[in-house]
Parts: sequence; structure tokens; C-alpha cells
Amino acid sequence: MAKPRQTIETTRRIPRQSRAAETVTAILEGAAQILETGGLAAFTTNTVAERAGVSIGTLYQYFTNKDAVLLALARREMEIALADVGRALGGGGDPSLEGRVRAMVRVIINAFRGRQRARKAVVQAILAQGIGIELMAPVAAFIAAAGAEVGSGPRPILPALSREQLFVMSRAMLGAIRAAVLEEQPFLRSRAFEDEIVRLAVSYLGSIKSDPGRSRTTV
Amino acid sequence: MAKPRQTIETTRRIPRQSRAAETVTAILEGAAQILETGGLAAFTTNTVAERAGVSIGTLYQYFTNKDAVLLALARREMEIALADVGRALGGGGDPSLEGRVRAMVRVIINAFRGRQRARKAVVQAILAQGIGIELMAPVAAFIAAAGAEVGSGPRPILPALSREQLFVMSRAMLGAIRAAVLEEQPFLRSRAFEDEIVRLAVSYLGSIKSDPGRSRTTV
Amino acid sequence: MAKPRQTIETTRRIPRQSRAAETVTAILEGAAQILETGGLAAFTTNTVAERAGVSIGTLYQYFTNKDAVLLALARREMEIALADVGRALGGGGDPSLEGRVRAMVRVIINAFRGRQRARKAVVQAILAQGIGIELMAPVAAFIAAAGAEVGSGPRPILPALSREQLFVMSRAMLGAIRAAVLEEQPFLRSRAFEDEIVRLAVSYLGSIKSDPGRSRTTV
Amino acid sequence: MAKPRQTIETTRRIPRQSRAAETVTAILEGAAQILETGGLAAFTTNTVAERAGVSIGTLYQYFTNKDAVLLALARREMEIALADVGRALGGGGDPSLEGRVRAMVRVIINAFRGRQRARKAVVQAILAQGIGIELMAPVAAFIAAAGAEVGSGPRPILPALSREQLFVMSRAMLGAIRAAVLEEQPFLRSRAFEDEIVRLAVSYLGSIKSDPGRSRTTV
DNA sequence: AATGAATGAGCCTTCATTCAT
DNA sequence: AATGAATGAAGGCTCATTCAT
Repeated sequence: MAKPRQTIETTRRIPRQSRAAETVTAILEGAAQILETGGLAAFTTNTVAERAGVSIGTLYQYFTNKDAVLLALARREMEIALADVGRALGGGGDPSLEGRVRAMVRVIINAFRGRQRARKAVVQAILAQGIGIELMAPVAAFIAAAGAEVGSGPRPILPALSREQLFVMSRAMLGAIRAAVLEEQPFLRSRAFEDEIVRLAVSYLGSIKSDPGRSRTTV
Repeated sequence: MAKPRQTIETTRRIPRQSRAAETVTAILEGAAQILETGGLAAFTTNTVAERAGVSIGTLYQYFTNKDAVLLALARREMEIALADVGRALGGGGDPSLEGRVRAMVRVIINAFRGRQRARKAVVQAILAQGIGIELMAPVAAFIAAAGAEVGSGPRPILPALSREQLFVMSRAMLGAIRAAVLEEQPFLRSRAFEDEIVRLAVSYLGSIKSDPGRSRTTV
Repeated sequence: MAKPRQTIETTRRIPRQSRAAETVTAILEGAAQILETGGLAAFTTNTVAERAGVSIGTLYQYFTNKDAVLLALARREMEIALADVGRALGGGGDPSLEGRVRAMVRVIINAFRGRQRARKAVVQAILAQGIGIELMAPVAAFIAAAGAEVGSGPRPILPALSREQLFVMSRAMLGAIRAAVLEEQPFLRSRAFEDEIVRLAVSYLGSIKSDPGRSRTTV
Repeated sequence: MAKPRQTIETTRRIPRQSRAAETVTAILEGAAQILETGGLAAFTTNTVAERAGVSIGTLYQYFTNKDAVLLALARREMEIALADVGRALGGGGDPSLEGRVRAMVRVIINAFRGRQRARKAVVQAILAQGIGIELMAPVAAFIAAAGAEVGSGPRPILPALSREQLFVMSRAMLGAIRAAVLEEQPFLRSRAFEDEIVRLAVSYLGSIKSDPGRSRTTV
């Protein structure tokens, strides 16, 4: 993996031409496939380049190093997931607290469904490098924001959540879902599981409503 | 890292003499130190052996390969953590639901405190290999058992939890705590954080009490 | 030497560019030199690469593993030897039985002469792996074919040889010559030795002529 | 294999006590079994000691190094084989040239039969080290002597054989038999094969009788 | 821009051998 | 005499990365 670079820029040259964009996509797609097929162990720059149908030299023309590929892949997945969540919350569904929470839970679970092995590998890879935090951030922020929103507005259903509360709520939800994915639990896509995740969030928020606890801050 | 072996035996030669037992301990200790100091990247068999003050040959006399060292280390940590939890629950403290939950939370948080970087690395490494499940199992089982226990007995505080409920509760708690460790959150050891974890568990269990949900099973 | 692979493919990347072809030649040449200089003991991938003037990585770009280099070298030598034998038999010399046998014997002995130590090492190495059979096969087949040929045609000098007869004749000749090489006998290149090998073959074939023995089969 | 030692002494301390002799036997027997089971690749000092039921330290008490074990094993096998040959020739069978040759051939083939894999491994191992010569010597000498004997005595059947002739005859026979063993030819134990080996020797000797060739010397 | 041959640091692992007990 | 824990040199091999074409 080379010496860890804290550089967060992953792409070397910003692809302006469509061909370049295609190349980047091909590489990322190849990376996902390799991860899907052989897991992290098979994820080598040479393998990825080959699967992507480009030369290893080309890969390095677009990515500074191996980690950059992984990171870019993770980012892409995250963005897709977030877009889904946003779409789900935006589309007028049940506006109640439980309704919104349920919409969100459903999207997150589905986000992990599709290419499961690849996603699992991405998650593992990301965690194995400690970059997870950075990437989890926007997702967590999103969840937190959704939670906070509930507690603000003209007729706030909840008081504003403290830093710790936002953290616990978002991480607890993600943690349970992620564990189900990683452990390949059979009930991952079941209604019962979804119900319990919703219950977890709603009961927690309800508890805060009746007893806000000490410190209170927005994110 | 070699190809993943599903073999779970980690040790090669069973140490009969006291000297050998010391050697194993030294290696594990060395491994923990390396992990603590340089993270997973610095974790090579040669480095570990050197830090442990033994030759590389000796290391391989006791562990089949690099991964075996990591796994053994993880196991050791888990056992210690579980023993702590057991002791905490056993020692007569506050017998109320919240009291028991708080005791457990405190122990878990503390379990992750000490050699934080090492523990983080172990967790990452374990996750990166997909063995996490196996290792997480006893911990989760313990938490689940503690939860179940509350729902049984002469005057059960709670109804028996369903499979999904046990899963969600244990993973949500562990997930939140683990995220705080991995993200190196400053409030990890704060009372506020502990309070929120407790709130999460208690409110969730309370919600189940008033509305058990559909299926119900003991683990 | 790694665990024996029955895979017979030795090359990893098929050299398309002329530079690559040169590299393969260089490696094989380096291997031969190492074998010549230090015998099998000095034959390590690193040594070979160094002597060949390429990096160890390059060596592994063209050969799957150490054995593959040895095998490829052995093949090359065999091909050269066979070509020599063919040329000798083709070129119109003495067409009598003894004439043809002598031509062949001479070529074989010479084939083992040049880079003796290297050849000895190759032979030893090949034998030590049990691949010898496979490689010896074409040579033996050639000798056998030459023998068979004598027994066919418009006016066959000999009856067709049985499987056992072909085997005994070819292996006996090769065995005697090989022993002389391996034991570094001083008379290896002498006329007297050549005479005796010829005598061995001719008298054996003559004996068959007068008493063919039981079963008879072409190869 | 360590650096090649040309030391030919294999045993370190001459076992005077019966227990020591038993130990040596056990080691040699263990070595043979390992060779039989796993071939040369499995032949490590530790493995041999374990199979022999002695500690590695004990093994080194009796053998200077790994090669010494192999050499001693080879010697033991040779001695047994030679004793068999001697017994066969001594016991009054068919006293004719062919009768004596056949007796010898049969013994040699049988010598290679029993523990075939082990013997094959020994042969390979010996050859791979270049010690073969030394060991082959007594056998070859024996065959040669038998040949020479035929050519001496009150009414010599044959003229004395030259150095080259003895060499060619012994090595040709051994070569053919050895090849059959190494190549695991199905006809190894067949009568047809035996016949051909006999024919090889008899026809060769017959040819010498009618045309002795130039130089003539006893070994 | 792309190619892919070449590089080489460094890792994991084996195994012959020693020596304190 | 025997034991077996410990040693460590050495070797096979991978793979991220570069750079001449």
C-alpha cells in the first residue's frame, strides 16, 4: 500500500474530455468488479487496470496511487447513496417523525444491497485504512441533519440534539445496518429488521424529547 | 496477508514449558506494541518478532502465519473484555435495568480505551479479513444475553426479545462505541456520551416493553 | 523449490516485443551461467536475475517461478540437442546401420560436452524433480524412432522393435553416456568410448535381428 | 542443504551400544518412510527426527548434517542390494554366461522394487547432489567384476574387458533399469523386460568376444 | 495520452543447526 | 545421552510505481 499519504486529492488530472471521463469510470468500474469478485486481496493496481481495459500507466495517469482508486470508489458509492436518501426524504411521503425515519432507513439498507460483496469490500477496505471516518462523515451528517431538522422548524417536534446525541443516533443506526450487511444476516431486507431500526431511532428521539439531557448543540 | 484461511487454529506448537508460555505472551505483547506504535502498516512478522525479543523462527514455531498472530491477539483482547463485562455485571451494583446497562456500557467503553491504537488496529485488521463476525459474536451474544435476561426471571422487566431486536440492540451499542473509538472522538470517555448510549439502550428496551412487536424468540 | 507443480506452462507473459525476447534469452543465459559456475546450489532466482542483468521482478514477469526457469532452460538444451541429432542423421553420411548409430552417438556425446557443468546441473535438477521423464521423452523417442526406422522401409535391416526393446536400447545408450558425463569420466570424448557405445547398440540390434523375441510393436 | 561438505564420514559417533544402534536404525527407517511418503520435498531433518521418534538433537548426535542421513540411507540400501547380488551369484544356479547375467539382472530389478518411491527418492536425491558416482561405484564395480570374472578363470569365456567396456556394460544395464524405475514403467517387473536387459548384456559381451577392440585393461 | 516493460524494496516463511537444560 | 526451544541466514515471490517509447 506504500507509505500512507494523507493527501485527500485522489485524481491527478481533472478529466475535461469525455474520453478521459470514460477512462476514469472504466477504472472505477473495474475496481468495483475486482472487489466484488476477489475481495480486497485481489485488489492490485495491475489487476484493476487490466480489468478496466487500460494499461497500468494510464491508471496512474488518473490516480496518484492505489489508495486513491479505493477512495474514489468509496466516494462514488457514498454520493449515490446520499442522493438516494435525499430523493427519498424530498419526495413527499409520510411527514411524521416515524415516516421520515422509516424512509431514510429503507434507503440506507437498500444502498447496501445492490453489489453487496463489492460494497462490503469497500467498507472493509476503507475501515482497514482509517479513512472511514472521513467518508462516513457526510452520511452521518446527513442523518444528523435530518434528526436536527425534526427538532427545529416552526413547530419543532424535538429539541435540538447535542453533539453526542447526533453522534450516537447516526452511528447506532449505521452500525446496526452495517453489521447486518457485514455479517450477511438473512433478515437484512426483512420488514421486521426495518421496524426495529425505526424503533431504535424513534424511541431514542422520543426519550430525548421528554428529557433532553444536559448540553445541547447543533452540529 | 496471504490468502484467507478459514482454519481457526492459530497456534502451531502447544507450549508445555513455562518458557514457551512466556514466549507466546511476549510475541502477543510485541504485536500489540507494534500495532499501537505503527498501526497495521508496521505490523510485519519480522517487526513483531524483533519487538518481542525473539527470533523470527521462534515466532513461527508458535504461530502458523502472520494472520494467526493477529487473530490470537484479537482473541486475547476479546476474552479480557468479556471477563470485565462479566465481572461488572456480577458484582452487585445497581440492579435496575438502567443500572445494569450502564455498568455494561462503561465496561465496553473502557475495554476500548487502554491501548487505543492497538485496539483500533486489531479491529480494523479483523474487519478487513471478515473474521470480525466470528469474534464479535461472543461479545454480541453477551450483550444479547444480558438483554434477554432482563426479559425473563420471576418478575421479568421485559418480554423476551426477538432475534432482530437482540441484533439491533447489541450492534447499535457496539456500533456507536466502535465509531467513537475509530473516529477518535474526544467525548469517548465523557459522561455525556455514556449517558446517551445508556439512553439508547434503555429507551429501546422500554419501547419494546410497551409494544413487543411481532415475532419473539429467545436466542 | 516450492511444491511441485504439474503445470507445464513455464512462461507467464508471452514476449511480443523484441526487447522482451532478448530479456528472456538473457535470463536463460544467466541461468545457464549460474549453473555452470556454482551448480544447483547457487541457482537462486535472485542470483539468476542479477547475472542476467535484469531485476528480480522482470524475471518473474516472464517465468512463473524458479522451476519454470530451470525447465525452460532444459527444454532449450533439449531442442538444441535434438536439432543436432536430426541434422547429423539427415546429412548424408555412412548409411549403414553402424554408420547411423555412430553419427547419433557422436552427436549425443557432444551435446553433453559444451557447457558441461551447466548441463550436468540441468540434468540433476530435472531428475530431482521427476520431470526428467517428460523431457527425456523426445530424445528417447528420437533414438527409438531411429531404431524403428532401421527395422522398417523397403528392405528392413531389422524387424520392428517391441516396446521393451526400444526402451532398453534408448535408455541403455543414454544411461551410459549420462553416467560418463555425471561421473566426469576422462574417456568421455575418446574414440574408444564412442566405439563401445556403438558396439552396444549394434550388437543389441543384431541380436534382435537373429532372434526377435516375443511381442513386437512399433512405438 | 547447507554448504556442501565433501566430508564423506556420515556418522558422528560410532554406536557401540545396542541402544545407539537402534537409534541410528530408527532414524534411517524414519528417513526412508519420509522419502517414501512425501518425496525429497518432505525430507527435512525435523520431519525425519519426528518420524523416527527421536528429538532433532539426537539426530544430530549421530549424523553430522542432513546430507549425512541421506548418504547413510543410500549406503544401507546399496549394501543390501549388493548382498543380494552376491547371494544370487553364489548360490549355484545356471553357470552359463546368460544364466549368471540373468541372475544378476533379476536381483537388481528386485532391489529397486520394494519400497519404490523411497528408492526413487534416494536415487534422485543422490543424483541431485552429485554423490551418485561414489555410491554407484561399488555396484558398478560389482557388475564389472562379474563381467571380468567371466573373462578370466581357467577357461575364460571372454577376454578381459577394457575400462571403457566395463563402464559401458555396467552403466547401460543400470541406466535402463533405473530409467524404468524412475519413469515408473509398467513392464518393470515383466519377463519381457528382463529378457531384453539380459539380451543387452549377453549380446554386448558376445560382440566383445568375437572382436575385443583395441585397449584392454582390468578395472 | 497511452503503453507496458522494468524496477526493487521488502515481505513472509522455511529449515538446517546449536546449545542450555 | 537426550531434549526441543531458539536461532537467523537465506530464499521465493509480490506488487506499487516509474519512465522510455
